[in-house]
Amino acid sequence: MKKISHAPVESSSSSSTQHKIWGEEQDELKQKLIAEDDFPWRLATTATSDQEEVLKYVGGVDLSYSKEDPSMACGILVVLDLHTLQVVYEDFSIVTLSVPYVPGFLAFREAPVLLELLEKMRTTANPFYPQLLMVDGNGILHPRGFGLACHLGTLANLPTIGIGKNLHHVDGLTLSSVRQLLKAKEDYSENFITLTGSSGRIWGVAVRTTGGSLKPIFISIGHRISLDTAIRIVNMTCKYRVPEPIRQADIRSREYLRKHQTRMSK
DNA sequence: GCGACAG
DNA sequence: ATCTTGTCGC
Repeated sequence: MKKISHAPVESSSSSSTQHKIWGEEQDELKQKLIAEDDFPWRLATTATSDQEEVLKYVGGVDLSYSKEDPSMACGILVVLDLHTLQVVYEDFSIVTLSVPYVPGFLAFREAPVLLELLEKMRTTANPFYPQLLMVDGNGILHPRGFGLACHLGTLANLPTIGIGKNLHHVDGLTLSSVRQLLKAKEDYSENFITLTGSSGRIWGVAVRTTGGSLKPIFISIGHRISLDTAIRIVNMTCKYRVPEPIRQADIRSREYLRKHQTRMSK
């Protein structure tokens, strides 16, 4: 029988309705966003002249997904010593996700697992609790200016930096224009460009962190940090294209997921 | 209509 | 995100 819909029937399960609710939640949280340096520590670039708190523990978060079961994932939190770039803490969680991936709403899928890993550290007063978090995903470089890094930062009340490995096309930004600008800057031995949208807003920067890779990464602020500071910290943590906290989170979450699956198949 | 759309 | 080994080069 043909459905005659004069009135919305399944409004609670309509995806457009869900997206609207999610968007409102993002706008709500956005009011708490702090887009400038707001932390108790400093960078240890100058001489260690006092007993001031120095940035030492930098966290990285990521999720890896199973190919055979797309709802199964491994969320991970790693913490690195900024000076040695060695992992000093790691924890992971194998989860079954019910929320789908929708561009622009990544946080609603990934944030809960990651927040739980952070909360576990905080409530046990773990000495390695990160002073800053690097997130595999964007910060304000996002359709509503509130990506996963902002979402996590505001909810965990932590300074966060968003690291995108692909460009989210926003405000007229395109990969070809980014490439063009990066190429032009090569002559001046610059390796990054500011991402200024058609509106004039600055969304972040595109950086070629390694000479070897032509593919840039996209840095945007998450919470309680300025873009300048974010760039400096990313530069301090890059041994390869992707900053080490993100890279380690990526490698290790994939590894734990693989081990988990082989263990289950026996 | 067409292309774009973080992970 | 995921499918995927070796291989070319610094």
